[in-house]
This record gives sequence, C-alpha cells and structure tokens, in this order.
Amino acid sequence: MHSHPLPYCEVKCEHCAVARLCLPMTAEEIPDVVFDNVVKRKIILKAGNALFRSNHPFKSFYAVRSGFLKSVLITKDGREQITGFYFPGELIGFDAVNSGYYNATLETLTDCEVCEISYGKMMELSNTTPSLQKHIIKLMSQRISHITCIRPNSQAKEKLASFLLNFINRIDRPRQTQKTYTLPMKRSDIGNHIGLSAETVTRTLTILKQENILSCSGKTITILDFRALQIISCSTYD
Amino acid sequence: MHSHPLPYCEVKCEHCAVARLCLPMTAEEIPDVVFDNVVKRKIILKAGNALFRSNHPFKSFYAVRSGFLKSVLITKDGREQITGFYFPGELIGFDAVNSGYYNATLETLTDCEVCEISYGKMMELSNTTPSLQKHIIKLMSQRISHITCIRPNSQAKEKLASFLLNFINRIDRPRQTQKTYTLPMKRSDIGNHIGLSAETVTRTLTILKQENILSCSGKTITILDFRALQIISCSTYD
DNA sequence: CGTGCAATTGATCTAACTCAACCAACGTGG
DNA sequence: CCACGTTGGTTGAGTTAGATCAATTGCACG
Repeated sequence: MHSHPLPYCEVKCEHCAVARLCLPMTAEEIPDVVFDNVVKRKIILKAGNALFRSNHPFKSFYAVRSGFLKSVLITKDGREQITGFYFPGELIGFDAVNSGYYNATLETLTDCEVCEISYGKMMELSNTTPSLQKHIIKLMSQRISHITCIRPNSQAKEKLASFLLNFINRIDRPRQTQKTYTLPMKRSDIGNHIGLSAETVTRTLTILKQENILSCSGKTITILDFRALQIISCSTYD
Repeated sequence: MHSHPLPYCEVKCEHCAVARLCLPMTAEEIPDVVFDNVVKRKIILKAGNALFRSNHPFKSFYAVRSGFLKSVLITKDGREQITGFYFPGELIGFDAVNSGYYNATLETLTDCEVCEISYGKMMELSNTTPSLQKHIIKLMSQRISHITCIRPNSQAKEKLASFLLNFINRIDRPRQTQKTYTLPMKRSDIGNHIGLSAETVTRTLTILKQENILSCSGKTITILDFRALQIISCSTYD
C-alpha cells in the first residue's frame, strides 16, 4: 500500500498484446517517432502498490498492459469505497480530465505493467489523427456503460450476476470458448464495489453454485450456465 | 409516456442561455454556417414524454437547453431503473457511442427544449477544432465523475446528501448565493436512482429537516447548513 | 510447517423495505 | 364553482434482506 519510485522500462506498442484495445495502433496513420512521444514508458508495479493517489494533479492517462487495478476513494471517516476496477487494455484517468486531479487512489490488485500516456501530447496528436480522437471517445463511452451496469436498488444475486457478466465481458472480448476465469480481486473488494458485504458475496456465490449456474473455489470461477446468469442480472448483455 | 412526432423549431446557439456549458461557442473559431450544420434544431417536449427509447440506433447527442430529463432502463421483469438525470447545459448520449444504440429510454421530467447534435458531423467538425474536441472529452469526464458520486455501500443519509450536493453542483455552477432550489424529480425517482425507497427518501429528508440542515416542502428545498451536508456526504465536493 | 490473510458458515441484529392508511395539491369535467 | 379522481408526499407498523459479529477452515507463501 506504500508508494515508492516507479520503475520504468522501454516499451514498443507494436509488441504489446493489448495495444489494439488501448489505442488505435495502425502504423500507417501514426509515425512511430510521434507515437513514442505520447506513450512514454512502461511502469512496473508489484501487487498492492499505488499508481497514483487521490488529489494528485492529473497530467496522464495510464493504459493497463497487464494486471489488474482498483480505484479507491477513502471517505473522511476512513471507510474505503472502490469506485472501479481496471483490466488489461483499459485506460485509467478519464474521470480526472474535468477536475484536473485524480479523484481516487489507484491500487494494483496484482503485479502490473502500465503505460503512461501524456494527456497534453495525446490531445495534440489527436488533433491530426481523427481515428485516435474517435477511439478515446469510444473508450470513455465504454467506461460510462461499465459504471452504469450495477443497479443500486437490486438484490444481491442480481448485483453479483451483473458484476460477473461485466467482468467477463471486459476480460474476454470477443468471448472465447473459455468458461473459467480467475477473479483478480477478493470477495470484500467485490462486495465493497457493488454494495454488499464480503459475507453476502460468499453466500450468494454459494447459492449460485447450488443452482449449478457456476462453480468456484477461491478466485477461480467457472460459468456453467451463462444464460441463467444473464436472466438473473436482468441486464442487456449479449 | 407516449412518444409522438417531435416538434422542431429553429434555434441559434448564440441566443442560448446554456450554450457556454453545452459546446464551446466562440464565434471566431467555428463559423456559424458550419456550426448550424452540426446543431440541427430545437426539439420541444412536454413533461412525461420520451426523447428516444432504449435500443434505438445512436446517431446524435442531445443538448438540454432547458428542462430536466431522466434516463430509464426497464429490466426484463418490468422494474424501472433510473440510471441518471440530465440538467440544462448537459449532453445526452455519451454511453451510446460505444454500443451504437441508446442503452436507456430518455424521459422528460418537465417541459424541455433539447438540441439535436449529429454525432458524425460533430466528429468531423472536431477534427479541425481542437477546442471542441477537448470540450467533449471534458464533458464526458464530468459525467463519469457525476455517476461515481453515489457510493453504493453507504447509509441512506449519506446517499441522499451526496445526491443533493451533486444536484446543486450541476444546477448552480459556479455556486450562487442562492440556497433554494426546485427538485425536478419526485421522491420515488430520487430513491430509485440512489437505491432507496421513496418512503426512505421522505424519512431521511425529515431527519435532515429536524437537524436544521435543510428545509423542504414538496419539490422546493432550501439548504440551511451546506457544510453539514458535505460532512454527511463524506464527499470531496467543494 | 507455521503464520497470516481470505473465505466460509452460523447466529444475531438492524436499516431499510413493504404495505397500508391518510393527506395535500391539482386538474378536469359537470 | 365545486365534486371528484389522480398523483405525490408523509407517517406508522410489521417484515426482511443483508449487515455485523464471531468462530472455523482453508490456503498461499516465506
């Protein structure tokens, strides 16, 4: 939970597995030399560290190259609120553009590789690169959809189903034949984020197991009946 | 709740009271003739009508010129979920860019004037207008912040305080000496949105009245102790 | 092979929900 | 102009989903 100097190393986007998700990486459109000026460096973080803290001035987005992070808000009386999770290929910092400072602390759930993307330089570049501009707006739109996916006045089962579907949609897109996933966060993190206690998350998972909708042990979860999960979530996921 | 042909009329942005919030309206940057091509027309809607419905194809943002709207999602078992409110000067439709269709039905809470902004044409225009591009991203960032403001695992009092502060911040920015506001939505809408029953909203308002933090009667609400409300909300509002 | 954190399970408790009655404001039509 | 229906708000009583507290087990890692 302590933040210390961030170790950097060189990175080439063309070698990045999640580049296509992160920024539109068509070499013919953006010359490498220009692009390298925008995406600075790869930051390596061990699990449990902070990428940045609440109220620090905003100057960069961060692209998740690998690993998982959570965005945490500490209320004045010391409680934690997890306002979101970040998965590989996703961009961090959209909420900070308006206020000019980061609204939450970004903590790694696992070891992470993160690329720093200068906001100012990216905006310059996007002036001459329509596809980049479109892509940013699309990613922001996507994030808005993700946030909206948990309905606050729904039951535990419904919330958890929505959370799991959202997780799968973001981690495994386009959806593979794969049905087994590793949850990067603990029960209490899930609960905190969707408005349940850790115990209720466990109990609800147990119910879903008994109903043969999924099986899970620890952080490993297998979806047995995808359709049932969709029905429970009442969502519009495909 | 019925949707019928939308009545249009001519509108000039330079005469609009909320133009400065909606799009960057510096005449020297964007020639009128170009701009008029993007902002199509003014739509007039009576209270209780739909601007658009869930799953309709997305092709335009809508700017709220006057009035108030709510965005409603109908779950498969018929329950309503209010995913957000829209106030004068705000843009509607950010969540639809990614999926290509509107994710919710937009219903007017009051009589409304709304301007249609072609997404495609606006993106074209923003290619040559850096300030427009920056503005859109800022507005999207702002919306992300607004959505995040209600913490799902907090008490009724805290939720309601956060909701009220968010409302005031959006309706009255920069903050005036004004302390009395008219809530455009009913108790059940507030409750639905923040995850409480209408009765609990009423009861919580009654408690806040007894504590001399606010006074309210029906839709008219007066903030007596702003600071106390901020403390209850545990928020970071200024 | 402990040590410590996370997950599970059970027992109680409570904040908020639901149901119901009542009131106030408002619009409509006779 | 008033009777009436409708809609929204308030208040009370009883119920419940999920929280809290506590004890136990499981597991990962040095």
